[in-house]
Amino acid sequence: MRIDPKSHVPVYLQIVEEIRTSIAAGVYLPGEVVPSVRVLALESQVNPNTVQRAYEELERQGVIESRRGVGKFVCRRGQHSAVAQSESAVRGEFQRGIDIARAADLPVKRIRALFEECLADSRKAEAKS
Amino acid sequence: MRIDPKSHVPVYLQIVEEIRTSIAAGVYLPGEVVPSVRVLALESQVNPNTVQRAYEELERQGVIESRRGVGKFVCRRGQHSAVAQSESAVRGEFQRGIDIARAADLPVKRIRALFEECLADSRKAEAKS
Amino acid sequence: MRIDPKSHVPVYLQIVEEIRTSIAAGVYLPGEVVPSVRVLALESQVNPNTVQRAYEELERQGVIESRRGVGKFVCRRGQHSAVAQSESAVRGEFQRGIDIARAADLPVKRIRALFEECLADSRKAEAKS
Amino acid sequence: MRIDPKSHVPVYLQIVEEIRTSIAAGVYLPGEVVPSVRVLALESQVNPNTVQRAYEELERQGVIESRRGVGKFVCRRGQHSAVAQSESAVRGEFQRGIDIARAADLPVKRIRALFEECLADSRKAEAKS
DNA sequence: GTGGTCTAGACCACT
DNA sequence: GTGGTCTAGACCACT
Repeated sequence: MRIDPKSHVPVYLQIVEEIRTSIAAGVYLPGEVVPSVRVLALESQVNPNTVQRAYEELERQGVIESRRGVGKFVCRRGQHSAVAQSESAVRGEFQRGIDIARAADLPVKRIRALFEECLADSRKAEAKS
Repeated sequence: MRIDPKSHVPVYLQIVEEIRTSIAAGVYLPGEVVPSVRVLALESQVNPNTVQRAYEELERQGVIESRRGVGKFVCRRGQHSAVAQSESAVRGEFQRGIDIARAADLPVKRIRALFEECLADSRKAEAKS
Repeated sequence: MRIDPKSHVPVYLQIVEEIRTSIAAGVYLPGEVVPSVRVLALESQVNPNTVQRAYEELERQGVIESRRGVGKFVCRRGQHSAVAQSESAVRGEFQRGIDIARAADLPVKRIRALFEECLADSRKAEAKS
Repeated sequence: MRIDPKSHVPVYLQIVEEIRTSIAAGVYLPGEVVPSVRVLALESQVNPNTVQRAYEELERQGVIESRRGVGKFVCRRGQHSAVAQSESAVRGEFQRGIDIARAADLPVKRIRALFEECLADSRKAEAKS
């Protein structure tokens, strides 16, 4: 759980993203339970209210569902929803980057170069860990 | 000037981005004056204080400089700074998108495909206008 | 907190100086919380926005950092930064004084005498209190 | 005439200081005429109104006097007043520096060292020019 | 008219 | 309660 408290994105949305991508990646499979609010709050050094709010959002998105007194579970089609929504989030970021680049009049070649640099950095970082 | 009041990104930072990309694109050249605080506030339907704050940030970034009672001007090396900072902003967006994608375990091929789709969409949109 | 509303120096910069010298002097140690925006505003009879602006400047200077909903804290190396920046502020004042003195053609001996007088006054004032 | 448009000190007061130190240094002797508002405005790249305001202040201080249709002249005791006021301005700067230093808990030894460094810098700069 | 600073008061995100 | 952002409106210094 990597939360950036200085980001403009509200913390609860950062948590939504984190959990959603975990589900998309198959860390939590359909029918399985996700970490409790308390546990996740401790792990990510965040107030339980904030985690609660994140889980409400994921429920609204149809990714998880809540069983009172038991816990929260990944929906049957939860992984599909999560993948779809992650892709849509990824698109959003790329689109924003491209918009800035085009407004600044960067040539397409340069935009692609910047993207490939980022991708290479990310793969190097992964290889290390 | 397109300001999205619903964005998580503060309005003043959206203005920073807008002006910075304009300078990067050569709309305002080094030594030239940028729109006055009051004019920009009227144009973008935003409070003058918010515009002022955006301009303070651009001054801190070394893109513009201010002459009291006269106006604000693009610094000699202002366009270079603006381009550099735009590229760094673009990188930031791409990195964030790639991070989400990798956390969701999307294959590199799929990540590139998503990027190329976004790029193609953006070029189509431009061709239209 | 002594704020002089008649000074040419903006109030928010006077606050920056006050807090910075307190941190330099070890009143607030690294990792400790500094007074909240509202509390400081009440204490110094100043609008909260003005205090906020001062704290933003200190954050930019790497002296304090902010945790949303929690408070503002002295950075690990915050005391060092504060001392360095205080010394630089002191130099600035001395330089300005010396510049005026030399432009008015005061002999070096006289400049030193003026400085020692000020220093002696300051020590006397301290001894009293 | 060195005017710093970014200083917190109003430009007209910077001009007052400049002219006063010139008179203190004997550049303009008692009975002699000082540069006209127009000339000084051109030389220092400043609006004539601002220069006018500076001269009014110097007149109020008893350093110069105005003869309508002729010009502005250094008063009989103008040089003495100028020296006295320059010394007082110098003291003010030194005092402010010392105050910051003492509030930041710098040892007296360090304060003196900072002063001597500034003095040495100033003498080097003069030697060069 | 142009920039710089400040106040008063509001609303949001987070604890 | 704590920080972050924004609006509305004011006054000052300077052109």
